[in-house]
Amino acid sequence: MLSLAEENYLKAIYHLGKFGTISVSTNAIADKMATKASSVTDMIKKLAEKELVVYKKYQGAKLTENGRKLAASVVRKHRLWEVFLVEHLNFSWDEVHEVAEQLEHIQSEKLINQLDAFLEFPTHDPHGDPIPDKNGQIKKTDKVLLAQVKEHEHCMCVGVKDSSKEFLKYLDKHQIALGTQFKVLSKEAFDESMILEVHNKPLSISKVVSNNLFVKSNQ
Amino acid sequence: MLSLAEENYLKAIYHLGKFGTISVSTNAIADKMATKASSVTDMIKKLAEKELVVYKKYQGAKLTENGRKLAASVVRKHRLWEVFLVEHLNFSWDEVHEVAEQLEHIQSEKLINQLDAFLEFPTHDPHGDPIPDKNGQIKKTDKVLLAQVKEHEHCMCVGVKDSSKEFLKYLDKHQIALGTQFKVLSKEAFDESMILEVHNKPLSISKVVSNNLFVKSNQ
DNA sequence: ACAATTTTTTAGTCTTGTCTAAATTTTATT
DNA sequence: AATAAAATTTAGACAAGACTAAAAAATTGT
Ligand SMILES: [Mn+2]
Ligand SMILES: [Mn+2]
Ligand SMILES: [Mn+2]
Ligand SMILES: [Mn+2]
Repeated sequence: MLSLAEENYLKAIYHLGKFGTISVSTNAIADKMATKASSVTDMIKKLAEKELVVYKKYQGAKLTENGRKLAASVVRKHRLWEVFLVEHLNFSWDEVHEVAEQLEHIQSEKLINQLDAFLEFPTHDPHGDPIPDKNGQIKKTDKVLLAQVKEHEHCMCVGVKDSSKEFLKYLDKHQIALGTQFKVLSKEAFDESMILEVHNKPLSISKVVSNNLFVKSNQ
Repeated sequence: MLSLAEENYLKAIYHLGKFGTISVSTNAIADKMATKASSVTDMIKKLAEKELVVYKKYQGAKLTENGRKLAASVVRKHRLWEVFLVEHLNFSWDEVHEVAEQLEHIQSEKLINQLDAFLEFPTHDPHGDPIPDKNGQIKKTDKVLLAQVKEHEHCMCVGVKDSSKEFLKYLDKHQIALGTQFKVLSKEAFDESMILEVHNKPLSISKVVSNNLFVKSNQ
């Protein structure tokens, strides 16, 4: 049984280390968790003791298979709860994260399996992020950043890279949601801004935006 | 913002002190929370500091109006989650308590209000206990212990006093649930056992059972 | 290769919530 | 009223998780 703090550290290492495949530096973890490097060192040692991470002094931490599974289970819970909040409790996609941060720590196998069934086994959360299965596996999709799409091509919004409140509200304002269709009308070489056709109207977006929207090319 | 521990203490004092109306002894709290009296003393002092309880040395603690409201809000969340688990996630009434103990600490006004609406504003939890409203008010019902019912009278099961897994499973085994109709066929003076008519069949129950079932008389 | 800078660890402290053992106060009994 | 018993508080310690300041190791720049 893990403490709330331990679960949060595992999750941070999971996200920073590409699902636990690469080693993550103390400072990177401290940054992500808004804590201090010294606190991270302490915690990594405890996690290493429990064989959830491999830790070598000055070399950062990498998840073990066991650590990876536990982290994925926390992410699974987080994303399933986000789906619940949006689909059934009238939350918008910019409101769910804080609450899911709390709900992801509820301990009950039955709860999460029944929730999964109640939601009809969703594969993605409200931000387009994949939901790990019971074994902690995610099937990776072929999404690409909008910034990569060439002029005159059509694509569909399938996710956000930045899921901050601010960005999500910006998208709402421009009526961009998961499933929205884009056509790249033109790209400006100077500042890498783009003009899209969205809902039959032109929309100019900056590189910052196109770099934070995932899309799927229409064939 | 209260810590999880503080919320649990408030809840214990609320339940032991008749919704915060009477003072509760240190030992009683320690017992209910499976902790030690010295720990309780420490915590009561902190709660008194925050003006959530009134504390006089050697005289126990009583909730303030503010403490009562906060405790009721925790109880409200606990019971709403229990309804959700039973009505939508296929939990049985003996499985919900442990999970609700965790869920009751999730902090989000919107979450609990939306959950309330999603559940269509239930007034009672799966054990027949009343759900406090947003202001922490509960409307008390005129339920009575089955042990009090006279011979030949009819009544309906509306709640349990003991909501332990063991008792709830005993009731399941005998097909007794909220809403089940009883007729008191006879009462044995010797051991105060009772013979009921339930689902058109006679059932003999001990005083322990009749003392833990709440019923409403049929007029 | 060596100095300067950055990253990471260590040492020591703090807060929260818990515990045991001892002291104190209250309550019950004679 | 005095004493015994029970309840409560105090004192001191501990574990988890955080922090600051200082030391040590790794990295970077010349
Ligand atoms: Mn999230
Ligand atoms: Mn998400
Ligand atoms: Mn309960
Ligand atoms: Mn209940």
